[in-house]
Amino acid sequence: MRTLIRHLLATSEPADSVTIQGWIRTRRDSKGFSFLEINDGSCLANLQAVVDHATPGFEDPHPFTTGASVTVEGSLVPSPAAGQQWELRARRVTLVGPADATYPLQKKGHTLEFLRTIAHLRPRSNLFGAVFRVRSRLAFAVHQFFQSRDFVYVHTPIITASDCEGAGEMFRVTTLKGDPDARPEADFFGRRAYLTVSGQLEAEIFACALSNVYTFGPTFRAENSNTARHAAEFWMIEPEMAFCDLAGDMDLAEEFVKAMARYALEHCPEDLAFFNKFVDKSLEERLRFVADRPFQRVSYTEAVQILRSSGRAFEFPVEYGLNLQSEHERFLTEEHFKSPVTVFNYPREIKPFYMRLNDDEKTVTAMDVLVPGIGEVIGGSQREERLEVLERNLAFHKLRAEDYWWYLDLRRYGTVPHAGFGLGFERLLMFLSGVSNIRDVIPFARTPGNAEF
RNA sequence: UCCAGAGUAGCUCAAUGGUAGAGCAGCCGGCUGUUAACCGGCGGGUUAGAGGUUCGAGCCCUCUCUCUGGAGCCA
Repeated sequence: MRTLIRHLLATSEPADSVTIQGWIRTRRDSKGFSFLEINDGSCLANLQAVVDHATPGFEDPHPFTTGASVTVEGSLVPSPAAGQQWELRARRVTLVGPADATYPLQKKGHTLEFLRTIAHLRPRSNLFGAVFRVRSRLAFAVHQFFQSRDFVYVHTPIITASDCEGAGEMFRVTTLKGDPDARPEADFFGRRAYLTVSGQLEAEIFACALSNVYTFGPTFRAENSNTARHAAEFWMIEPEMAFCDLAGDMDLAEEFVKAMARYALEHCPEDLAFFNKFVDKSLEERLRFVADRPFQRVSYTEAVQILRSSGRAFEFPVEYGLNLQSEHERFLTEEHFKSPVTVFNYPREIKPFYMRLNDDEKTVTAMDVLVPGIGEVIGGSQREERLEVLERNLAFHKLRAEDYWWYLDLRRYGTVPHAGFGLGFERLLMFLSGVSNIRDVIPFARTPGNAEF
């Protein structure tokens, strides 16, 4: 029966008879015997198997090349040489699947660009094994965070007829052959349909019934964005809380980011140490900092003042009423505060219709969480719960109220103050791993012109 | 989408407009415990694609494609 390498390496006692199965990372030959470094993906580390050339199944060592899959039976013993605590003394070796000389992964380093072209093999590399183990762990941590706080997990639809914000390019879903706009009523759903850009509006529906809810699922944007931080398909986490204001929303956002940093440090130490060594040498220090220290909070107005009095020459102008640019956000979080920053109360003109209008009638209860190295990871707000104000907001943003009849119904019947935010799971992973390209934290990246795998 | 840079062996990279090369990987051999093992030998090229300038182009020019960095949009 097979034992995962992770468990064998964590053991405290020798074992007389164990079986491992995995892929050969490298083979080193000596006279009469060979060392096989075997990895099964259960952890970053390999298990070294020592195989005598007389071992059954290993009479010819040549097919046991990098990339080949093997089964090794033997005894786990303390290693007499430096470099590893345990090694497997083989009694029987079976070549499960050979890998010939065209196997593209080598034991030496590859560039991330090259590995992206072999997305079907890159999980077998140290870096991507670590990234996707951490991704899995953190997905679990997301659920644990919300479930332990009595949030209800809502599966919002992937196919939707509503354009959440009246902005953002959407992918069309249609079964029509010709022009889908010619007769939308003849289409599969009897109307125009798209892939969702956000589950927020649907999450609000459920928050106005189950109190605290969250979504965690794929989201799609047809924007022609070519950056290291954007993908056409990504996973978004969207909590929504009834009877909650902006302050409570910011509290939850901060608590969430801290909890994720803590979880990674605690549950993925081996993979994080690898990132810290090969990807970002300040990663662990930064995560501990984020986990321990309170985030800074400034209003948009204060942020503009800080930027204007910084004496810094920015490429883009800093002026009340304009959106903060990447360079401005980076200055605030990386240089001025040197800490995650939550910026709140933005001018209503630059934010969507559903955000709650403040008493000054100029700003809305928006908030963005900025973190060093990544920029914006969270965008959220308190939602407008007053029917007549929401109707005015729709008009202000030149949207048709009849398209949002069900959304307005939430305000007609038992409306409550409520708030929530959206967080890109991949951006969170970039922050927690130090990996700087979103294409490298998602198994199969969907970006403009790229859907090979 | 805009600006800048890049594309040479399976991989990482060299090569004043003048004979395309190295390391690693692979193959063959050596080595009694290796750790990105080491030592010796061998094979490996439509220089991203198309066109142009030139006696001669990997190198200069034009277009296309791809990638990278930055920007916009955002999560």
